[in-house]
Amino acid sequence: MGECPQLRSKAKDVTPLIQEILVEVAKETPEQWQARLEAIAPELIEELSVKKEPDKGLKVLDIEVGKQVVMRFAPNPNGPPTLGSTRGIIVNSEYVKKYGGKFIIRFDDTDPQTKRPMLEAYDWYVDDCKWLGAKPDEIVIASDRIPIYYDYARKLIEMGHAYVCFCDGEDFKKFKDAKQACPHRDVSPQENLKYWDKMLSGEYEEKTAVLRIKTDIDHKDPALRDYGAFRIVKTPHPRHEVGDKYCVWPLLDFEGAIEDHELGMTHIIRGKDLMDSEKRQGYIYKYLGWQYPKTTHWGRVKMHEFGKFSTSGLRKAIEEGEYTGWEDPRLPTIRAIRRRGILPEAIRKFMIELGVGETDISISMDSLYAENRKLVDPIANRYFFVWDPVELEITGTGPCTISPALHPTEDRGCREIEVNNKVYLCKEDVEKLQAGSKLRLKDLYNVEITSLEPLQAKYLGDSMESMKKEKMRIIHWAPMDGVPVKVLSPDGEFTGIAEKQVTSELNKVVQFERFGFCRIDAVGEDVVAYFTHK
RNA sequence: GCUCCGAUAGUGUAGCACGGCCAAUCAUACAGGACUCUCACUCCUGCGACUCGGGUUCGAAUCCCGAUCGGAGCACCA
Repeated sequence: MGECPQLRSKAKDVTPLIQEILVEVAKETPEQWQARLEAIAPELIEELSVKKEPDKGLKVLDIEVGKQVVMRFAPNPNGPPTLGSTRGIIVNSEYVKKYGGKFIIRFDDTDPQTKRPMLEAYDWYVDDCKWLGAKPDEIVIASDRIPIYYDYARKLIEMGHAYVCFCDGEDFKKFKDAKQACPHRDVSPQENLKYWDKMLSGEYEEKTAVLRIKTDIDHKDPALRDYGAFRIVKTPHPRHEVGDKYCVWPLLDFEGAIEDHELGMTHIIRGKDLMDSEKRQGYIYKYLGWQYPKTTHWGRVKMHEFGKFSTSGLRKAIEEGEYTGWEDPRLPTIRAIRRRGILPEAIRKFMIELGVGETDISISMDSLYAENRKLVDPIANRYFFVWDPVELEITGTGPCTISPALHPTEDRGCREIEVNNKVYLCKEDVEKLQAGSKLRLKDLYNVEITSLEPLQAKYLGDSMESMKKEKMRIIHWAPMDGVPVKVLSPDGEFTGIAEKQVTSELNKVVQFERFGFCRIDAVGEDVVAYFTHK
């Protein structure tokens, strides 16, 4: 019926026929159905066994033929990029890659005061973009382009679409809520130009004047009534190239509106919180005769593991010493994630898998870890690391050297461990032992515990068979010549002893058996490792 | 208060523009099993969802109305 719409009018006639047939079919067994189906339509059976594979990845973009796709990621560099930023970086850049367009990073750093840019963050953003495989084709800094915004402001004033408003914030809100024009709205363009020039020359104090874009003052949505485009800020900008050059700064809706057009943006993908921006900026586009880029929005993202975090909140916590810095493994900054050994490809996949739904979501790092684990597992060498170490003395055997494989399935060679008559065990494992417990020290030999205080055991032989037969627990251990290791993880610090060969794994991700993956971050007096994930 | 979005398994996600092929996809989590000298990896199996109520229709996850819940905007923040 889907294929032949003209049959739809007969739908009612079909129902009783189907009923009849169903009664017939119900009399037979599933085996008979199978046989019958094979006889009349074998291709349907095949179809049943074929798994449906819906196309993965991002939805297709609505593109105009013959037009190069231009997209952007537009952060305010008032803190380091976080996992949240990666969504903007990856989704936008991925589309650009897919359609062979241009990817721009634009720093919306037009607030020298409340969201004051952080100088180091500019480089961090660019650097992290590159690391994520999203090297920007162009870098734009809004604070370098203030004169452009001034030009358009002047143009809009001349056209009578913008005015300098001297209302106090609260007064204006009253007018706005009552759908009433404030006294400054109907001043002539000539007069407004005079006021605008005075604003620019610094004659007015902060908060005494603001340039507004005229929209519909009686629009049913209060969010769209005459919004601010420029305000006076006398705090110098942190960038020395800019400093105190300007005392009039554009607000986001204005700056973004102008730039998206100036830079030739074809598509914008951004947070749902900026949905109204499109409507507000639409007025500017209408006045200037521009075409608004195509927009897509995504909902709010919360991460189970990190809860609410704001740049300013984090900065405060770092200053107070709660965190060691922006790279503290407990933080969701890209710098921290990198340091922990999460690979960019894992983040890309994770973000693309998320898609761009408008639903607000609350996700867990588990999926990201699972993605990363698959990438890291084949390339991570295995080592023993014993946390909360307890010494075990072993009698009944002499010194030996063993050479376990660096990887259980990949051919990555071996490491060497020397054992005399003592090894370290995890306190956690020791607590489960009793005198008489038999266990397998992985890759070494079998022992039987003879005493708990002090912890002693006797050698029971190397046999794998007897270990299997007696169902001994296999635990890992560390040699006495191991190196002290400090593991920094989101759940706190672990200290212990690892095989000394880990010192050759600087900057690499290894797996500490029965503990998890870690990135070896520093090799000095002791080894510092960042916990990646289980 | 006004306005605008959204709602599919524990968590994400596909399907919704154009209603039948949906007994609803995939991933992850969880449970069981196989493999393994790691609690890792891999492989099998299982688990589990269309927010609710009306309407349109022969037929609704899909269209319409309402309710509920969640989020956002109404800044001289981005």
